[in-house]
Amino acid sequence: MTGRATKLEQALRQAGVRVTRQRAALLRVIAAADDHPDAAELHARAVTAGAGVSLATVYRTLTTLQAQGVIDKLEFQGEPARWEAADQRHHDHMIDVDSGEVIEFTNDRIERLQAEIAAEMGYDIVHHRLELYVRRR
Amino acid sequence: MTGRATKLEQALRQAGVRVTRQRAALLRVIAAADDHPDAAELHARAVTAGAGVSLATVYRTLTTLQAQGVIDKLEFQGEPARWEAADQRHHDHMIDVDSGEVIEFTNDRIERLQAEIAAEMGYDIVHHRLELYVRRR
DNA sequence: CAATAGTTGAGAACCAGTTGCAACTGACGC
DNA sequence: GCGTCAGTTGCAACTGGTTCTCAACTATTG
Repeated sequence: MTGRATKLEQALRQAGVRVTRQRAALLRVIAAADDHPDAAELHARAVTAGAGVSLATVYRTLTTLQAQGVIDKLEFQGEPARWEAADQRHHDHMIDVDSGEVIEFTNDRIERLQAEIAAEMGYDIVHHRLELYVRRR
Repeated sequence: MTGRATKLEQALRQAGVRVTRQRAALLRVIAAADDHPDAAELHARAVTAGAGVSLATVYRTLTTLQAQGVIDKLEFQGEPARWEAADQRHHDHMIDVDSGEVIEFTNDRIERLQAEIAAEMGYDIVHHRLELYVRRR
């Protein structure tokens, strides 16, 4: 765990991003999260974990980490933005409208179709967003 | 033009929605728009067209019309919500990241795939959102 | 260890959108 | 046509999430 964290921190340093106490704490919180917390939740977890961090810094750090490609920002309908570690491979999201639960999934055929559609119209895809708002059968 | 508008207004009235001067004006502005304006823009257009409407009423009316299924709300990344008339059949959106232009498209295969994926995991799709952020080749 | 450019905390500001309330007005019935 | 009254409006105050300002601090490099 320390190994991985240090590696990532090293990479950030090399990219010119200072690894402050606050940022290290947030990196740990994000690595430990297996859900999709918003900024307020990440702040609460960091504080609970004993790190003195302000909410403003949480927002700034999330923006910084996103710019570094370390985390992804998820903006579902109406809710505050949520965040997830970016170390996995690309996936889309299903949101259970009753429970609010977020389920990740991948489907290569959909990915290919999207690229085809864009190509047909003379475009390249920069990124995309696919969200299925679903209800359990 | 008056024919169509009156028809829609009649339907709204029957649904218990009062067709006030402000709402009629917004319906006209929305029907005339071939782009995807946000609330502030719709307000500006209504005012320019000579209708006295407040921004608060624009927001309230948009919510009402959405509830009636007359218009759809589009929430792209970070920007304020945009709106479009709902009288066409379902479609998704491509957003040109350079120009901000919004292009509509439909693809039945993608629709089917989405339903399949949800079904495989034991869910039914309530609604979905697919946005391709693209760049011209 | 000193220098310094990047980072932080606190609170104010911001922005899109919502709401409370008193004044108003469509739609229905007569 | 006209009164009735629940639904609607405008304004200004408010909200919630997020960003900014600025003085004090601190991680990094030489």
